[in-house]
Amino acid sequence: MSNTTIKILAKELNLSVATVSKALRDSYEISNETKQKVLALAKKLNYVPNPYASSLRKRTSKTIAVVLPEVADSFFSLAINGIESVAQDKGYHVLIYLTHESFAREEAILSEFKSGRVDGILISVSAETIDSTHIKEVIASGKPLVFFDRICEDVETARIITDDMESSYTATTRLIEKGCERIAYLYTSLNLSINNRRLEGYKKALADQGRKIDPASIVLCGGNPADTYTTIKNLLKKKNRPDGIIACVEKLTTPIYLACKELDLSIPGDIKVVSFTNLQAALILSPTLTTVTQPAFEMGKMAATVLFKALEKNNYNLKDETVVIPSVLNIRDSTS
Amino acid sequence: MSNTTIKILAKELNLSVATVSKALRDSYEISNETKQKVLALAKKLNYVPNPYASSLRKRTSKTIAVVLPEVADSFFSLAINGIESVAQDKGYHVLIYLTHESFAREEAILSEFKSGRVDGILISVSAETIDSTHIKEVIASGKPLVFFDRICEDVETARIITDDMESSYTATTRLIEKGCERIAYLYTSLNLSINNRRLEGYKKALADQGRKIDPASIVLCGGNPADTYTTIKNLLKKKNRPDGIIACVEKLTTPIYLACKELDLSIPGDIKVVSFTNLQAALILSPTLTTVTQPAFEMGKMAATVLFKALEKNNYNLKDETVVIPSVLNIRDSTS
DNA sequence: TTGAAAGCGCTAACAG
DNA sequence: CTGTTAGCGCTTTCAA
Repeated sequence: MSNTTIKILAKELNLSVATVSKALRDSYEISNETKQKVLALAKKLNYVPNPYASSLRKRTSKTIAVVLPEVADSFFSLAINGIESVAQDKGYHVLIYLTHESFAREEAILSEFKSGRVDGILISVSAETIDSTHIKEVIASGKPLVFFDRICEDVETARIITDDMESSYTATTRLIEKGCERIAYLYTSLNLSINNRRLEGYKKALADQGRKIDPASIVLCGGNPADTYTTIKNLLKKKNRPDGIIACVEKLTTPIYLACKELDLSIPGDIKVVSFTNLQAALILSPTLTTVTQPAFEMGKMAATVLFKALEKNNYNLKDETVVIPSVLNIRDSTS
Repeated sequence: MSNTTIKILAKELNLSVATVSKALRDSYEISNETKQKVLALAKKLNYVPNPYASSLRKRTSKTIAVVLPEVADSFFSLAINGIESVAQDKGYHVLIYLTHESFAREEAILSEFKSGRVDGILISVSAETIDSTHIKEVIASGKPLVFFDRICEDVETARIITDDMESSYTATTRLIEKGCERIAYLYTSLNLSINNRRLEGYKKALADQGRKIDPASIVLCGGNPADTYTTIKNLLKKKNRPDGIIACVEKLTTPIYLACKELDLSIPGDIKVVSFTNLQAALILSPTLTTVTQPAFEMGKMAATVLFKALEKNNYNLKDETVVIPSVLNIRDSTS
């Protein structure tokens, strides 16, 4: 019940704690014979080192923090897998924190990182995050931090992102080519740089095709799921309803399909749809859904990899590291 | 850069570290005046306590571990949300570990918990987990552990589960009532108690309706996604193909729909489908999918709640705590 | 109301 | 090759 410590091993073997400690870490200073004895007893007594004692002493925790808005989105689920795969590989532990898109929570969470709890941070900021001093403070306290997906543009540190602007541009262009005249852009928040970049891509595609941009086509679908649904339905009920939709967030997909069904609008006949999502189910929707698929797993993996570079090399400079991993447009029937 | 410590505060204020420590924790022993001074300076110098120092001293870490097979499944994503919501509430930190369904990994992960890294463990075991000594050892080392969803039947500790048997029974019965003659049960592993219980429910429903159970109808869809798809397609190509399917795992949904499409089998005309899944997209599949939806968020939340009861009350007895939260059968068009 | 001292379990000089 | 010593930053008696 009470855990074995180095001290106990030392006493049992008539050795000093220093010797035992070194033996356990296979130090060259220790004779093979003693190493054997120590290891044997350690095994027998089920010795497991106390990580916090060694953290305290070595001033490194072998753990990283992952801060996410939420996890009920295929993007973040996949990203966690990517992150965890490299952390496990490196023998690191992963603390997970959800902000639920709340700035206050994000601040509270980050402020704890100035202590020694974690060696580094991976973060995708909340939709409310306008100010970034909490992030700058953590960085100033000496902790490496890397952004993935949702970044703060005014913080100079590594960013692992995807080509939001370009993929949105491509998606919009596709709709135009397919004959859409009134393309709506649905979003949930404009605080996020990624949403803005997607919006930019949308606008640029329209401009490049000589279309003019109708502000009424750029619609905010905020609030709870019911509100979102209502907003979409109202949009589609309008006389001048859109004949094309870009949904810049995964969770808009279901309400869009439902609203079309309810209003008896056929996809892609009456209206064509593209969605930013990683859901595998896109393949079996009816019609199958054209998606912009983000490299979620790869982004998570890359973010962790870059963070570990900073953790492993002293004074590794994260400031100018920006990695862009392209998204892919999967063309399916919803835009035929 | 170098972090403020209690020692620094003490020196600055000409107080002892003991006094500062107490002041910071608002001890009744300390005068209001000094408290004010300490707090003010702490704020000014951006003092953040080192959690590991206090963990070491207090022999409690204020962190729990969550061990999951994977996170790319709507069930686990939602469960994490539930867990995290109560952990955050209680001021606890959450370490996340993925076993990727590997027993060896699960063993390695659990073995670390015998140290002081975490105060308690929440686990959903891997599909490979037959032996449970690694779990018993952790419990024997004095750490409270609670299972959720995927349990080990031979380990006596709290379990948060759903009514797998009953919901499977109901789903199967539904298919029978709808006229299915040959109902296939698709699974991915029989090591898991939950899959077994679902299978039981299936068998019992058949038996209760006077049907006999055809072993060839109980089919393993293991391996990689491509294999799974092939297995399903082959099943549906058989002369005596099933006219009803129970998919006991979320990830089987997509290949089933795809195979039906490929083989030009109509759902529900030629074949009716029920799937165990929490995907919201079930609503917009075509046809909409009848699902057994597990109370994922609630299960995570309950698991954490029960764990915290054990953490807060000494000698709280987890042995006999079993909570069953019912799943719900959402009847939709795939079984019309 | 404050402080001195001991120690949580481990590591890292430095001696021997 | 092994041991002594000193502490990482914090909490907790116990004494003042």
